Amino acid sequence: MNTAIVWLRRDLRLHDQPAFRCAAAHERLLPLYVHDPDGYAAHAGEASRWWLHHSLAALAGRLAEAGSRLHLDVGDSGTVLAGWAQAVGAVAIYTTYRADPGDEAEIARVRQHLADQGLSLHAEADGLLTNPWTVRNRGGRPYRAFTPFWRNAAADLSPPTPQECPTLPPAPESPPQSLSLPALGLLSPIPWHTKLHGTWQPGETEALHRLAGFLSEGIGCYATQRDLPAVAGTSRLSPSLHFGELSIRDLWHRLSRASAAQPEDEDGIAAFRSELGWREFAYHLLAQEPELHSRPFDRRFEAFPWRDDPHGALLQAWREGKTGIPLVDAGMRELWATGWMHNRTRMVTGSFLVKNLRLPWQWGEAFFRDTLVDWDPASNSMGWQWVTGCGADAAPYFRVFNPVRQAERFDPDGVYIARWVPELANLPPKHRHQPWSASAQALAQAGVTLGVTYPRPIIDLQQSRKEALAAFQTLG
DNA sequence: TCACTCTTAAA
DNA sequence: TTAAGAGTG
Repeated sequence: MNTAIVWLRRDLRLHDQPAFRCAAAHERLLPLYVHDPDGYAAHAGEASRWWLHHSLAALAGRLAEAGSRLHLDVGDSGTVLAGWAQAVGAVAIYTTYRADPGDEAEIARVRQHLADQGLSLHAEADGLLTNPWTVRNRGGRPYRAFTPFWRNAAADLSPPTPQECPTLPPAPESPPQSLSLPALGLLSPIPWHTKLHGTWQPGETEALHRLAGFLSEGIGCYATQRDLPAVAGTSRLSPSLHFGELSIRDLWHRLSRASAAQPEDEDGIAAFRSELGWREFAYHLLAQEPELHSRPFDRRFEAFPWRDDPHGALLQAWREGKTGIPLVDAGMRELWATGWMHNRTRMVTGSFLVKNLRLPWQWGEAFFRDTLVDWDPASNSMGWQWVTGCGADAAPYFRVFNPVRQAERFDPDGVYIARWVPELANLPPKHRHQPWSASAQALAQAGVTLGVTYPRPIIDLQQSRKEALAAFQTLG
């Protein structure tokens, strides 16, 4: 019997899935997910693992509908795959990989281990539109700035035509017992994550739903609404793209079709394509700097004089959304409640941590990694380096977001602040942006007592901004 | 290939 | 305000 294994990774879908497509020619097919505590999941945070758990549950359902069955196991990927291959008599293993340094190293390790057992591993690149290793500027060097990267090297893409899932061969007749999903241990024993069900439903079917809704209703307003944190103006596709519940090639083709069929949406489509471009650019940077999550792209920043936070009080106030700066607190509380934060407030809360609190950007990176359902090794690292000013981008270091000014511009009616910082909801909008400058009477009328019902600012915005600029000057 | 100018940018 | 990268000769 000619049997193959599909080793599922960050490709948890059936449509346009290269591993299933390549493996479909075999007579028997065993879909297998291996939780390797020392592999990819070792870096993923709790929110991301929550998504993974439920995405696997959804995939198991999809495979059952397709007459197949998802199998689960735990352990070293190479060892586990070799064991299953032997047990079911598989002659080949098919999978996909992201073209990033960590994933390619893992694939190489497993391929070697399998080769030693006489097994072949077929791994198809997936999840990206560009090859982050080969994109080069005219001088033959990798790009260090987004705009030329996207305009000159990557905007004009023609990914291969997406393919529907072929008919899946049946599973082997008596495969070894699969572990149960809970036995993978992806979920934290502290059930903080149950609240995430109120916002998200992981899995391919729901991702395709979100995508269809976004293309028919969201994308027309995307260019104008995506910057407003109070509005549901973004695609919310990031976690699905991270886990491959959506095919990036299929998404790109859908955008081309939308562009032809909905010319009035062209601004939004162009803006959304550009955001996908940032995702590609992040992987381009990660290919240049495998330690992107910890090592500043601009090496001068290794000597940056960060503030002492001996008792961790500043970091803790930031994490809990108790800084006394309403837009910062709103963002951090949205993150805590939903596992997601609007892009605008990611920049604002990031700038506040790094510039005003002057705490290491790596601390912020680690917290977002643990709490974001859409955490991604490339995007998260790039974002933090960008906001710090130590990344590969032309943004000057002296750009310090003013969280009050940001709130006035992007949450003018204070709707987002009122939603996530309800203790300020009775203040008029202009005071919601900076309650410390409201009169005693206005505060009393709204039931706000600074320092009691809502914190006073833990840091002076003007003073800390000056100190940050002085600290940046020392880098020369 | 170099030295130069010009354009542009997650404020 | 700085710097990447395209364009030019």
